[in-house]
This record gives sequence, structure tokens and C-alpha cells, in this order.
Amino acid sequence: MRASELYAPTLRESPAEAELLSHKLMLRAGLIRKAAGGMYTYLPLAWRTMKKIMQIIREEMDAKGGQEIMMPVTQPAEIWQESGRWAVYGDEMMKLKDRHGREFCLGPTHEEMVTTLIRGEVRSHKQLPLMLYQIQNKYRDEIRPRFGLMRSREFVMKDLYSFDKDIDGMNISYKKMYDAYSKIFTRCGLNFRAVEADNGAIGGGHSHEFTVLAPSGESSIAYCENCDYAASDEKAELKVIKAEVEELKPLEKVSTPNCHTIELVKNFLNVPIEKTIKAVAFQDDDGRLILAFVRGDHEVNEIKVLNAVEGALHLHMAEDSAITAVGSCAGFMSPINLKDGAIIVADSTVMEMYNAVAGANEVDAHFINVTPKRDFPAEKIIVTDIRMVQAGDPCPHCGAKLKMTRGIEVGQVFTLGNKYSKSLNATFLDESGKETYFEMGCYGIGVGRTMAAAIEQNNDADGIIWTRAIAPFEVVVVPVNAKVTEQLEYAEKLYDELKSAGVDVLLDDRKERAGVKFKDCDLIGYPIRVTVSPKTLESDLVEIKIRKSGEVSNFNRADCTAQIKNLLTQL
RNA sequence: CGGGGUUUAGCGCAGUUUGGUCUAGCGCGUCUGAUUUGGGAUCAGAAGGUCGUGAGUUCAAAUCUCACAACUCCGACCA
Repeated sequence: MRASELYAPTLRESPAEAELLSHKLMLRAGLIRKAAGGMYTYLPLAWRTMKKIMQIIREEMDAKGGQEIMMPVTQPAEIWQESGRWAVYGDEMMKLKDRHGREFCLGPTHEEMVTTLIRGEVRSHKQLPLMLYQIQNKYRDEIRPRFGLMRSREFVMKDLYSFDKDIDGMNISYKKMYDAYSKIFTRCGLNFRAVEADNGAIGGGHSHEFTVLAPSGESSIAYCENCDYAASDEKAELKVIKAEVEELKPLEKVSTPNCHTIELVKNFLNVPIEKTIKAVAFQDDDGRLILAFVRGDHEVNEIKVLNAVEGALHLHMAEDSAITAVGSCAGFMSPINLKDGAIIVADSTVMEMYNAVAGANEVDAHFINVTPKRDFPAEKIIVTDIRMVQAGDPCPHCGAKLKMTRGIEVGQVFTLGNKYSKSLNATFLDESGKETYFEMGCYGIGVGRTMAAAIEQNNDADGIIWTRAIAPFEVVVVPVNAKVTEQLEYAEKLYDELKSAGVDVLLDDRKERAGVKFKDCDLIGYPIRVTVSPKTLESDLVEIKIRKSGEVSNFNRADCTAQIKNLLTQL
């Protein structure tokens, strides 16, 4: 490919619409252009990279027995109504009607599609396991698309769906995909972690998110440097912290004027923050009041609270009226002496406290010498882990201190069990001739997001730094002055030679000044730049610059192709 | 959906407060020519704008009023 024919409109300044570094770089380097909010055109450079990522994905999927198929993007409403998700997905789904008024959606995912595909056709356990995958556009009408390709409304996604005859088989498929994902992201040159994730209401399963570590990421994860434990902040398990046993002192009410935050109480009463109990009030969709209590220096993990309360689907902050209804008041809540009607959830660590400070359920007053085991016994309340992980908390596997970081979720593996086979009535006959639901799994990778994450993780002030495996071109050959026939011809020969040697190479034959071309090369981020100039040409040398390290060296023309191929293996 | 901001040439912006001097500028980019040629050149010339859309106020609107839209940030939400 010749740069003079390549459509890669680079920009000197970055458009105002971009905030995120990878988004800016993709616009500046001529990788993408926006068509509408959350919808992008992938220009040749981006598409080359995406094709390479997709190829890596295909190879690893196929290696595990996956078979690629192509399904319609437009899906009939019926199958979604059948699974019950037409309403669940709600406004997040792009919906449309055909000329007859029949309803469709643009698929946000394809569980319904693939399950109805095999239903009735895969009839025997002998046909299992089965793994089908697709790489295609998916649609999600995000409330707020942002960050360029990170959160867009139309995106390229790989999804593989596994069908097994039983849970054991499903777990084997899951493991295969977990391994494949590790290989894929390693091959893409990404620094990532497989993070234990919440798989919500779907029972019986596991889920891992594959998260690329980057400070700009949307998800917050806790990880252990000592072992391989990593979990999303919402999921991270925490063990009870036991306080030193103390002699119990009698409960006492004290005046604490205007001390409606933990910080104020702590200072006013001059107690350590670890000896205070913090309260957060929620209500669920049915209006039930849920009071959550954690130690003063901890934060409440809403997801854990939600999971702890039977029947709760969503939580929101409680209305003041609901709090007063149970005889308490905001800022001074505690589980002591409350009227009936509140669901009380206490963090396990709270139950281990002695002689602590908690609200007195009246304005400007707190209890001191609160000992939860004595003053609000565990029998009447829910006691479990509901705190949000913090840096320094002990790892649940090995006990070492956890670290916190941010990341970009680029893939997720998920067991589904029989959720969809059941709701869509997809069965086969097992060994004993019994009709059985498929045990399924689904495994997604955001292709565009993977590209964006790679840029987010690998860049410098001059631009993108591609890993060789997913670079739009591996090598760029630059004659410093393409108007000089001698240089151009020399560069062309080199280019032909590299091409024949199987190198993915671009010839920058544009009649631009050297500075312009160099800036573009750095911005676009080709791993290796080969420069042809009068300086080196005379002595039959070629100059090779490594984008990542900035290292420049000269090689003899005769063996430079071999040298380049060798260098590429390290990039 | 709530709150803020923005919308003027391909891109980045000024001009709006105080309506007229705006026949709307500047930088970058683009085109033509010349000189240049190892890190986004210089000179000369040129093209390019329904000032987001619609309505209104006024002798007069990029500028004031109202409505709407798009984009964007924060929040809520998120398989």
C-alpha cells in the first residue's frame, strides 16, 4: 500500500468533541470519523487494525471448536417477547417497524436469535457441545454515548454462544473460553486482568470481565499483586475485620449538635473513625426502607446491599418521610430503638465492634458505647458483607493487601445456565431419553473497544504506539524526499522486498516534506519506520527507527529485511 | 431523565456583554505558482460561511426574546 493512495486524513489539532485520549488520537490519526452520536465510520487504518483483532479472535475461537456464523442484525420482536426481554431491555433497544407494522429491533445481543436457531434442530446430546460465534454490529441505544468507541451505540462485537448437555459441560466450555480470551488479549499486546464479576440474577454461574488496565477506564477494580485475584469493586469479597474485645460499657445517649456527618461526630466526640457506625438509607421499587450500616471509615456497596435483600430489584436513596416513619431522622440513624418497618442490613464488620458511636434516631444526638452484638442482635437483622472494597483491604484469597485501579472492560465470559433455553423452550434428549434444557454460556468481546483500549494503554505525546500484532501496518518505508527519483526508487525496491518477505508494509511516497511525514508516522504509530535518505543511501545503509523506544539504528541494505523481521518479533 | 456548557469556513477559535463601523475575522488546513526539502517550511495569490433551525422584536440581528435541535460535560442509569 502506498501512502499517496491511502485515505488517512490526519489532523494537526484534535477536534473539540473528544475528551478521552484514545478518542482524540483516533480522530487525529485519521482512524475514525463520527457519523452521529455514538456512531462512527472506521476509516482504512482503523479497519485494518480491527480486521487484525478479529482475525486473532477467529483463530482462538476456532482453536477451541467455535464455528463462525452470521446472523441478522435485525431481529423480530417475537423472540424477545418470548424470552421476556422485550420489555426488560426497554429504551436501550433500537426498535423499528417494517411497512406492515411488524416490530423489530436492531440486536443488542443475540441469545434469543441463536437459541431459536438451534432449538428444534439440535435434538440429541450427541450433537453437543456446540459453540457458535459471530462478529458483527450490535446496537445499544445508550442513554449517554461517550468516549468515542468506548461507549458507542453501534459497535462491532464478537459473541460466542456455547450449548452443553449439563453444568459440567458448560463449565468446560467456560474454561475454554476463559483460556481463549487470555490468549487473545495477550496476543493483542494488552496489559489486562481477568476480573471476577457480578453475574447478577442469573444463577449457578461464573463471570469474568477481561479488563485492560488504564487510569481512564470506566470500571474500578481491586486486584492482588501477590496472587492472581482480581474483582470489580462491586464484586470484591471482603472478610470481617475483628476489633479487639473490650469490656462492655453501658449504652448512653449524648448530645451532638449539628453533627450530621461521621466526620463531624468523630471530631466532636473525639473518637477514632473506626469506632463510628455510618448509616445509609435506601428504598427499593416497592418503597420498602432499607437501612445499611457500615463502619464509619467504610463505604456502602449498593450492589451487595441489593443482593442481600430478598426481592429487591433496584435501590434509590430514601425519602426523608420514609426515615421519619420508622422513628428516625437523616444524619442520626442507627438500628437501635427503631419502629418496625425497616429492613436493617449491617456489615459483618459492624457486628464485631465494641463501644462504638451510632446515631440516636433523634436530631443532634448519638449513642455512645454501642456494641452491636448486644444492642441490635444479628437475629433480627441481615448481617453480611456490604462494604465497598478500598485499597489496602486484604485479598480474600491470600490476605495480601489489595490495590485499586481503573480499567476498560473489553470482554466478558458468562455462564447462562438454562435461562434462555428455558424461556425459549430449547431442549434436547439426553442419554436417558429425557428432554433437557441446554446449559448455555455467552462470551463477548468488543472489537472497537479493544482497539481503543490498546491506544489508551499505548501512546505518548507524539501519538499512538501500536503493538505489531494489531498495527494497521507493521512497517512504514519513508523516502525523505519522494520527489528525488533515486530515493523513491530505492525505497520502492525496499518496499517490494519487505512485501515479498511477508511484512505488512506501507510506502510513504507522498510528496510531502520529511517533517510532515515523520509527524504522521509517529501519530499513526507504525511499530517500525524505515527511512531512506541521501545520508544513508550513499553508503547503502538503511535507517530503522523503533516507534516504541525511539531507538534509531542503521543496517546494511543487504540484510535489513532480515533485521526488520527479527525486530518485529519483539514488538 | 436532571443540571451546566457549546453551536460562526474542512479543523481550532475570536466577534455576542453595550444591535449599525461585520459586505463577519484570525490560526491551521485546502488550491495555484515560485523558492525550499531529515521533524508539521517561506513568499505571492486564490477558493471556501443559509453565523445550528424556526419564529419574533427592530429602520437595522452573528449580537436581543422565545421555541426547538444537535453536540458536549457532570449526575442518575447500564447485558
